[in-house]
Amino acid sequence: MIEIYLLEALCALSDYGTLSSAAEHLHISQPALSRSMQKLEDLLDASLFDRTKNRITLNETGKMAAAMARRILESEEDMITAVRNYDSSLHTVSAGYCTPGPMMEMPLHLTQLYPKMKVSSEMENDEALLKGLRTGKYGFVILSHAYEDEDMVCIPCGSESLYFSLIPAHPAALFKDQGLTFSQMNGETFVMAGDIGVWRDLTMKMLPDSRFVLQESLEALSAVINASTLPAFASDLTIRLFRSREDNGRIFIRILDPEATMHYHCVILKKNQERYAKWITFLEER
Amino acid sequence: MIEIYLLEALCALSDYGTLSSAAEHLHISQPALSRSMQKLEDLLDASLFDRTKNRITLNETGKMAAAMARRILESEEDMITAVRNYDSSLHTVSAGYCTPGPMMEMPLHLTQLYPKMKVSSEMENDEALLKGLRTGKYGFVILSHAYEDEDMVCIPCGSESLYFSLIPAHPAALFKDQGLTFSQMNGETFVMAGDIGVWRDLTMKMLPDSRFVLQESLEALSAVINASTLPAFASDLTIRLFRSREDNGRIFIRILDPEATMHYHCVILKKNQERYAKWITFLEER
DNA sequence: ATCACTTACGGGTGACGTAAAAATC
DNA sequence: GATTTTTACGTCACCCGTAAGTGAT
Repeated sequence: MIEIYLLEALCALSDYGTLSSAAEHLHISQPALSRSMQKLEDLLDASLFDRTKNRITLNETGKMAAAMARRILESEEDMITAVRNYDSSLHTVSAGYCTPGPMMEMPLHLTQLYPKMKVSSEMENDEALLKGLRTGKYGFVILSHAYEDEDMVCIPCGSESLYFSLIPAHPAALFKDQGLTFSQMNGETFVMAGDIGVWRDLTMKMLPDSRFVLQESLEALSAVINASTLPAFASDLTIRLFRSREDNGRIFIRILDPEATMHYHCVILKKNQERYAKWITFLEER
Repeated sequence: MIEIYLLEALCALSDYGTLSSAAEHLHISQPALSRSMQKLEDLLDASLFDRTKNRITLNETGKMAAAMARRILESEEDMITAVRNYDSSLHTVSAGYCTPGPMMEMPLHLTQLYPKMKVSSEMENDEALLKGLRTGKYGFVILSHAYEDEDMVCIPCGSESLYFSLIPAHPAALFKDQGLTFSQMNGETFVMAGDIGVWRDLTMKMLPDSRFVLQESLEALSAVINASTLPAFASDLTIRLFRSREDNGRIFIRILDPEATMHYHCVILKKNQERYAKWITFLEER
């Protein structure tokens, strides 16, 4: 059989046009590549190139071979990632999240439910989450909406409601018991975490005239917020998880718009239902 | 990337169950295969096997990997044959035939139309002919019936009519001018060539009570026929091509059944129409 | 003169086979 | 004791890089 490195070399030549350039990109010497192409022709027992003394170009056969070689290389890449994902899925519960809230809360339960497995968490956009779910990168994903598909199960798994976090001196702090709407705060400048998943789109849309001071590090965020007088955000989830640490003077005012409540859904491939039975039960019972 | 020989080794192990047996079939030593499997696991960074001290079996990951590896190997096989076929199609006019008649006649014209190309001819059954046409093994095929397909063109290219070849003393020789039907000769024993393509099915069907003495070598056939008193077969085509050689006493009597006339069709992939333009014109004009 | 490809030559990686050990049946 | 796998070790194939040669721009 013909080894993969020869197919890679052929594809590189097809991509870069000359032996020298292709060899450079392959990190091998140019004579080595020249020999590889000769060897490939020899093994295939076919002429793949039009050769002049100082130029080599793919002929029709060569173009076809390169196209087929590329598909083979892609198949192998796919195989490698599939095998790696599958293997790691046996040792780790890997989840993808659309927001930080569930990503902070759920791993606590997962480590209890699956004490021998590693737990890995990642935040990504919808598209990447669903792709990762299909390729086996994620065991399940948490979306901010229901997702119906014949290969998947979709389980509602709680909600998260956004709050404004204000210093008591802020005028809007008077609304503590009534709640506020986005429009009432539109135009204010907020301190905000850099990576808050789909919350980002929501706040941008509902507070079109506001400015947002982004803080990349979640660890530093609460310190930054406490050191500032600017309004910020919290949620019932973060308030519950971090109350003791954050509760130094700020007041939390519920946002009344229905958009401010995110309804999470856990999506799992049906073929993995068995494996996550405990988790599914946990979500359904709580 | 992971080289092909490792995937082949994995598939062999999957096929034969033990390292020893797989190594034997791969024509390598068993320790070599053991090392290859360790290397594969290392490269994939995944566990593929359940190992006991003297037994190695594929685990779930390994089974999946083997299945995907097998598909990759098939892809590469496909690529190799496709490239070889394509390359040889540039140097040879390769045709597949359903009967010997056109296979004897057409190469004469092909060598004249394509003086610089090799001409290769093969007789096969319908299924193999169409498969070979699609995979590029054949540039065109000659079928005994029309074949309509969106990827192909189908050109009628003459007919061939079967004759009985009899010694003058045979009672049926009286029908020289009228012709005979299959049923009139049913039950006779015939001398026949071993490989006559679809004629075989036809004669078996139309002469269900006859016996056939098969002669494998076409070269020896006419000698055998002439040395025998048994009836045999000829066709307008073979009579025309070999009249001088065969015409020693035997008389040829046309078979009247419509089934005894084969209407040939030349089938070519549309994408190859250009390449066989001369041939197509030739067939249409004669 | 520079660039691009091929041929020639020597070197090192790594895949192989043989041998031996360990463990199971 | 026979079979199967793994480890150890020496060998050889083969792929690589450097250097040199040829022809084209």
